[in-house]
Amino acid sequence: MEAVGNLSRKEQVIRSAAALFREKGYAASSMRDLAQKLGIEAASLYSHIKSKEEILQHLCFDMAAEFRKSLAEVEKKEVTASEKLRLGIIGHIQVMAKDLTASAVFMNEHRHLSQPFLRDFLLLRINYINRFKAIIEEGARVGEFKDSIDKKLAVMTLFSSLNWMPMWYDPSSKIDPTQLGHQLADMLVNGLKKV
Amino acid sequence: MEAVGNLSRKEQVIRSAAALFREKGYAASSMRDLAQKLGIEAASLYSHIKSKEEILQHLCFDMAAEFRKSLAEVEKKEVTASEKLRLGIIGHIQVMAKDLTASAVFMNEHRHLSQPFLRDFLLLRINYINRFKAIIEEGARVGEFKDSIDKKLAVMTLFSSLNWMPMWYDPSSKIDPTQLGHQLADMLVNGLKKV
DNA sequence: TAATTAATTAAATTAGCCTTCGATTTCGTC
DNA sequence: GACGAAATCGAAGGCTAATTTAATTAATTA
Repeated sequence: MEAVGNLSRKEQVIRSAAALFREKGYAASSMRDLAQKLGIEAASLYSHIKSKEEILQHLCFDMAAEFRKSLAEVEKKEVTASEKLRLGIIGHIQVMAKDLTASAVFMNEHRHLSQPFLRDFLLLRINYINRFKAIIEEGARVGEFKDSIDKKLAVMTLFSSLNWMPMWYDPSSKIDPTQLGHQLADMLVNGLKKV
Repeated sequence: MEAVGNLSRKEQVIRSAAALFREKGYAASSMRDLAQKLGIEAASLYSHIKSKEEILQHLCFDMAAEFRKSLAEVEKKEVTASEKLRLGIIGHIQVMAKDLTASAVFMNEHRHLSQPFLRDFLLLRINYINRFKAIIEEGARVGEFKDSIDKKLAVMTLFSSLNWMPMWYDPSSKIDPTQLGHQLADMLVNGLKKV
């Protein structure tokens, strides 16, 4: 079987694992559970992946790459800080919406990465967060955003809101991911209160 | 040794477990790890607690009770919806700030409860969320809040922001929990944008 | 068809898990 | 100092975990 088929089976393993990890958590998910989902024996998994953790690494770092790509696109644009923040939020939501399962694992299970992967992952994350923080700080400097709100609190509140989306968003609902991104951006930037 | 001493030792076990569960997750935390933290053998733990899960039950349901108590106080007050929401947010933050470790476990590890505890826990949570949702809906009805934002999205964004606080808040920082609650309420109700 | 490669498996390895049990130590009180 | 209760321990039971190995089956290619 050629490389494509190999990848395809490996992808199946990783996608099934994502669903399992999301449901039960990484540590509580066994390779037997995973094998059963695919209708094979646990030992067979090791023809496709090197270890349980390799699966987690794939899920975490592939998502991280998507987020970075999305943010880099936004940073290129020459728009106001408010608009940049809006676009960043919408991009983040769209990346997550493309794979809600992997997003949930990315967010909740990355801590089970071993070193040095965990360190690398956290460095990527802090970099990503800081680039959003820079947008907020820029907005505050030019007077678009309030200066009264602590910047760390602002960016952490933002990420909390974004990152929990996979926990409650129903992709079959009336509101599509782009609308969701718009509404989220509206709520976080303009608030709940009527003007 | 009298009951007080017994409780005290049990509390030690539960508090150590909370720190462990927070750090490594429930499933990845072993009773040996926990015993080692306390300087005893794993078998000795069972003089104080019935099982590993009993510890998790304590942590989850004790926190849940605190949240309910706080919200019930707020609901009694006769104030505008905005104000009620503000008070609810501040109360929620204050309850979490009293025990950030237990809060983190409450939020991230409750899914490892077995039945029927998991079901009971989720019922408590959905009830709590719905009572906040009712405040937001009331605010929208009387024209204090925008009607354009989806109510489920609003309340979930709110809870995401609140519930992730234990992940990043540094209790030794300049900003104290009450200030934090005020700023969070301000950001969520009024938004980031300068008026 | 024969040769090669991929996919799967059963069995074994090694290690860890939670929990129980009986015996022992610690400790406050008489 | 002796007694009884609480706390702790060592050892073991019973299970489940991830992974490796060697053998087998299926699929592809030449």
